[in-house]
Amino acid sequence: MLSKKQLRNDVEAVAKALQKRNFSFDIKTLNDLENSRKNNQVKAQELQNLRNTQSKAIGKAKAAGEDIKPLLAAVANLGDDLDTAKTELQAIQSKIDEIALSMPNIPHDSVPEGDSEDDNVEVSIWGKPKDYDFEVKDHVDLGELHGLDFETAAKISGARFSVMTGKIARLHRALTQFMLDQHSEVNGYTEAYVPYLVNSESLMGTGQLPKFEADLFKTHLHGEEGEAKTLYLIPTGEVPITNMMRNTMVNEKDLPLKFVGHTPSFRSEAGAYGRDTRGLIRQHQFEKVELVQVVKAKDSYRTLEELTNHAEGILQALELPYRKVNLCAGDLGFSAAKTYDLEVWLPGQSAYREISSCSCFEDFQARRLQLRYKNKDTNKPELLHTLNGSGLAVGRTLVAVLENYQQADGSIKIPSVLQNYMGGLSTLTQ
RNA sequence: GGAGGGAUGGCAGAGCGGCUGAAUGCACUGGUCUUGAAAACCAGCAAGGAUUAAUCUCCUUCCAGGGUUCAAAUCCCUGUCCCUCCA
Repeated sequence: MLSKKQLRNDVEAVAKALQKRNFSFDIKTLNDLENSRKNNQVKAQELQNLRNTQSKAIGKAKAAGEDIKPLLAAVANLGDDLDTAKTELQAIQSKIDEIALSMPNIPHDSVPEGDSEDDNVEVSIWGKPKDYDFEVKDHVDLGELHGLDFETAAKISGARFSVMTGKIARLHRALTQFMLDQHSEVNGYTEAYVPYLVNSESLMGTGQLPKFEADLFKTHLHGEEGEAKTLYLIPTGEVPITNMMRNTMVNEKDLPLKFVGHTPSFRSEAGAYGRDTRGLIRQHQFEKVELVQVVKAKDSYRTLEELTNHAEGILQALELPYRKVNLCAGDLGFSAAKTYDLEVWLPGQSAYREISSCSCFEDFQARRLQLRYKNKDTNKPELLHTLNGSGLAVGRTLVAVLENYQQADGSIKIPSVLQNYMGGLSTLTQ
């Protein structure tokens, strides 16, 4: 959420900044609401003040043993007037809140202009796609040879699910373990195990709600429809991990906070019909190792580079060619101020595909989360900045390993950093 | 499944329907003292919002949501979470 102060004092600038990401809103409506909010709030507060003073006077008179009847009569209608004023004010406030909550974050200056992923800007390239002296297969054909099974998954659950059996399941797990170890032991993150079902407040905190409910899987306890009994399957580990810090005043000496967690992610993929229907690329359920950092405002963009490097480190250790792109404003996620995508080379598609998304949210999430620390210099609480990134999406990493490490006979060489996690195995054979 | 107890500032922890935005301790900040530090002593110190050039002033907030009352941290109801006991 953007700051209300900013919306109040600087709507024009906000509107202009959001235009960069093709988001527009009605400035006049907001200004009108803002004006009536102001009038109503002043009115309501005056009435409250009146009531407070009168009530105190009654208390004093009573203590002094005076007759309070005339005083009581004087406040007789106050309650109703106050209720009316309050109700009006609340109605206006919630309209303003609704608008404010639906507004995306303002893109950072370094975010390129553009409407779609075609306008993303390549920042760097690492590694070189291999030349294969045979016809390469994609991960679905390769996976089939090694125990990746979409038909059985379809029987159990439906489309966009997968089953893995045998060594390929272990390879999938090996990737997860390697990533967790790397981030917790080398990069200094604290490992976190978190719930996979979360309440609506948490999704509000990271920005998935109220706007993107359609993307989520929703559960009702005992079939109840009541809001309090609703839990959602997490669309990313970002949600529970970041929300660990919701409503907290962090000790300055504990900053930066760095967490890594391995969770499944569940996405309805509403609106993605027909896209990436083949294979593991776009699933309702997939594993991800997620990095989250909470830092002081002045550190956040330096941290974005660092966190992205941590994700890149996994790709480099696995010797997978990739490129790093700076997302253009039109392709930026709702809560992000700036995002780097890492795209891994997939020989089966002859294309770079997203495997990690690393974002800086500035104080956009922190404001909703009420995540702050006390600044010693000013002695005032200040919002912190949040960042996260996949380090990496495990399913897609498996895809990349299968396709990049394939051999003519369909066997898969195991990247050397994973061999220990595979009981010393160096090749996946049928 | 049943019966109780609890949730208060960064933390711990008092709190009588009006004098309580809240005692006290810790932490923190400033000062005195000291070569310096520690200790001791003195002072300050919740958040959010309205208004203001700023000060001032005002409003809201004691888990959440309702209710009673002229007036609620305090009384009543519902919910959430924590704890204890019984089965």
